[in-house]
Amino acid sequence: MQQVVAPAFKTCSDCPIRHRAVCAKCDSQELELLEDIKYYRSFSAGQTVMWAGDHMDFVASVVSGVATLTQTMEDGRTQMVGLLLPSDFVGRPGREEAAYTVTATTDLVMCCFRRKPFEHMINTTPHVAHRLLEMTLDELDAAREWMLVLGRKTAREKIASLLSIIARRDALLGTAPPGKELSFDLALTREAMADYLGLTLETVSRQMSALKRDGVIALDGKRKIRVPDMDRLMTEAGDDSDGGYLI
Amino acid sequence: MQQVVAPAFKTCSDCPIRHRAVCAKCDSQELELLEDIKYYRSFSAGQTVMWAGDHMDFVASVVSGVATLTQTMEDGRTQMVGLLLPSDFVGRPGREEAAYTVTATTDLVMCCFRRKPFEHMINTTPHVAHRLLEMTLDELDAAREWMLVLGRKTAREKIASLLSIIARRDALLGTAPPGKELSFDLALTREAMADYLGLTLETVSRQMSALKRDGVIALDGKRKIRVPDMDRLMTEAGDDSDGGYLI
DNA sequence: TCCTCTTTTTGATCTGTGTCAAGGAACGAT
DNA sequence: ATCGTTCCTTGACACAGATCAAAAAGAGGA
Repeated sequence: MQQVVAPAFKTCSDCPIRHRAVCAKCDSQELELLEDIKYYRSFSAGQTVMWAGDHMDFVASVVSGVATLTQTMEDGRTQMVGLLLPSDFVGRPGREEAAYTVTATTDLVMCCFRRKPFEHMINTTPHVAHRLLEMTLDELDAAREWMLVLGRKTAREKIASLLSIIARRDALLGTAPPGKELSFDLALTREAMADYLGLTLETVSRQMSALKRDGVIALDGKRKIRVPDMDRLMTEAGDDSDGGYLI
Repeated sequence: MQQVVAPAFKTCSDCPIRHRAVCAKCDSQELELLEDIKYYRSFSAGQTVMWAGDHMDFVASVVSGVATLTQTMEDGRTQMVGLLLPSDFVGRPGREEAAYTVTATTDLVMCCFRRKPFEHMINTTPHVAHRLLEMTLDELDAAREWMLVLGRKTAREKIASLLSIIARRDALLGTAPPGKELSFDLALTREAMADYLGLTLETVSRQMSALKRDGVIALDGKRKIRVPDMDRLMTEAGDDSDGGYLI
């Protein structure tokens, strides 16, 4: 158990995209390569960015806002498989069709790169390919941590895990003020939280109330969360690690 | 729903490693690079290849046998986060410490590459880095499919999902004879299956019995599985996709 | 072959989370 | 303000899967 750590990754100073390799503003050489293939798209809260199976002629990076990657079964059961926060990357070289449905849960701005030239670039610029590999490996670690949450944690631990992931991530990105007491905006509905954690929205609501009653969190309105003691929250999450792999 | 498909990936003819980039026997140029940094290690069933946190000076590819990647909480709750079948890759460039515990569930042979020269190679050989990215993206897709299983499927569907993953994988690798009727060796104990699916071993046993009683599978001994109708199994798994993302 | 150890199966009971249902709070539109 | 809509909370009850327990089935080894 330890304090929220300093960013371990390279942050770009004037844009919110974490990895310089896919950020057009950071490196002059890459700037030239990327400047003419990128463009911005905005979405409003609740809007679907793309449906699973859609043709997708770009890859993208989240500039601001929150989006979710979800998978849905024929009978409607839904599982979130990715949570896209600012600096996260979506899409993959070599895939024309989106594998997951992407939904904006807040107003969202994405920086898109046309796929063909992007693929050409990663094939010719080892540096960029290497960054992309690093990012993908980080995502894989996050997915595996998430599997432990889904498979073995109780409802209460699941909620605490999700809150501590978002809290830590916000702290890293500087969205939340530093210090022992953390405050952040939970940009997810109860239903989205349920889809993240493999629960029902009623169970999410009950456990949020329980954590509030027990003083682990405080709610300002519905979505604004205050965490008086981050260590306490992480203990509730059943998390002995420092969460280094969770983005 | 569709028949078991032909391999979509490039298979190396004279070695079991799927991706040529990490196979020393397939490409003369890479042969020279890899031949002097690789060595083989064998493990017997039940042996732990490495513990989470161990120093790891190699990356490796499974030649034969089955291994598992597991994560364990302080109180002993265990979740499998990766299933390593022949041709799968383990380890990542840039990480000195193993993030997960690797256990051989059968006799196991791994082809190891010393990490430092391997890292050097992926930094200087774009082709290899590109392959590694592809493999990692496939693993990420598999992890996300798995998240749907863990979060939203019933015990019966979970079992059917696991069986159909292994059946399809065996069919692809040619371990199992082709055709509508599939037969394969389930190289996992009930406990390992439970750790994969976020269940208890008793529930796994009960659902295996139920699937057998209902004629979805037949058991020759404890571990040998026969699947009379693969489509039926996939329906039981609640799986509408062709499973293309599951390795 | 018998014995021991591990793995698997099956039974009885308990419990955490899902399901169904109703009401409350927040927020924008008229 | 008042309505309508969406999101959230709380309650009562049901049930899938966990837990506890014991017996059965294999798999070596002497």
